[in-house]
Amino acid sequence: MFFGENEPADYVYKVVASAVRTYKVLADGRRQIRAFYLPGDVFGLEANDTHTFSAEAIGDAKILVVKRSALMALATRENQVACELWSMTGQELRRVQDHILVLIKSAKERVVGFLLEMAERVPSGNHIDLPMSRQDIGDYLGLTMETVSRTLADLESGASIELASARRIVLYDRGALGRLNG
Amino acid sequence: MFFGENEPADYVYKVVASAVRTYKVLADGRRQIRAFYLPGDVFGLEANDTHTFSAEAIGDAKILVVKRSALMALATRENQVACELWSMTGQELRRVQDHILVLIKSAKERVVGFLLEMAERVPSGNHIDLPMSRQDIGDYLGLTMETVSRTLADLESGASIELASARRIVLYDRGALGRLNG
DNA sequence: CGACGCCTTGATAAATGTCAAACGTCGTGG
DNA sequence: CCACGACGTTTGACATTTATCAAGGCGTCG
Repeated sequence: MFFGENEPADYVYKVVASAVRTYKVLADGRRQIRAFYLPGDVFGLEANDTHTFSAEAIGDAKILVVKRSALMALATRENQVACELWSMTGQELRRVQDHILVLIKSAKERVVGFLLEMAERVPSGNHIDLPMSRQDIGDYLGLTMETVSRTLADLESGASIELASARRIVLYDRGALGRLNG
Repeated sequence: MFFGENEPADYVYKVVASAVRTYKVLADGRRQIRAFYLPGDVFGLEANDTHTFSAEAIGDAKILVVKRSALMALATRENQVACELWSMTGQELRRVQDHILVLIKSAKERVVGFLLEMAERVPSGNHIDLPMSRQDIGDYLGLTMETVSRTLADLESGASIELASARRIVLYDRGALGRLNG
């Protein structure tokens, strides 16, 4: 675990290997996963002084760490850097907005949207190796693990994907998936 | 209507009176309302060059307009301004993250969360005057208008709120509402 | 007064969640 | 090397939640 909700944001992180999830846990134990960060992604950058989410590794991740204060000092001297930071937060904002868009859709659309998002972020031919569990996917999409599993099975029976193994998914028909995505 | 999705972000806006909604419309006609902006709120500020949402007035709104290029020019000269803009985008990010948190909850929790959010943003004693329709609320919460209406009726029968009129809601028991909020 | 828009209410259907059991896979220890 | 156990996943039966479709009510404004 890298940091917890409401802790001071002293560092900024970059994923080198494996993956990281950021999340919140509600009072009754439900967990909402806000984002998955894959190799190359930056996380933990806050415009304000505290983290709004907890972050932890999925598997044994390799991470680069930068002191936030160093970045801030640089930003107050070089406005180029300040604008860059602003732009990164803007990108994060877009990601979250896209995530919201997913959450108002049906279970099938959510799962399809998730697959397409992952496929786009990890371009490795036409298959995806998921680093996260079904429970993680469910908490990300606002669905139960069971619904995720059933929906994947359903997509497989529609010949759009193949579940080579639980964590490896082959995308056969992106056109069909795109149409299912609403 | 102030601007549409994917249009160039040439201006930044501030609500003076009434309210504004930003939204996206999906291919099949479903509408997702991303935010309501109330008097005092700023909207339309983008870190990048295009808007990601459409924006339109609810009722006849009064709005202040600022050229974005002027802001950007200021930001490249005064890093204080750049940091301020970054911070505003950060606040926006938090708002959207809170919105996500609402969307994974049950209908009752969503509506309660919405009421508490509105009550916090428009502090006017213990009642709220909603500028938006039930349909708007539904599109904001990812529910149908009917479910919103039913849930409000349900809350009223639980004596937590009173529907003085369709658009005026009196909050009787914020403690109970807070508990319902999860 | 009447028409129109918005809101509420009801009956029913569809989607998703819950609980429980079976299945697979992988790593460990005999 | 095989058996076992732990854990993640899948599948099934059923309950619950929410959407859909349709009708009726209420308030406002011409």
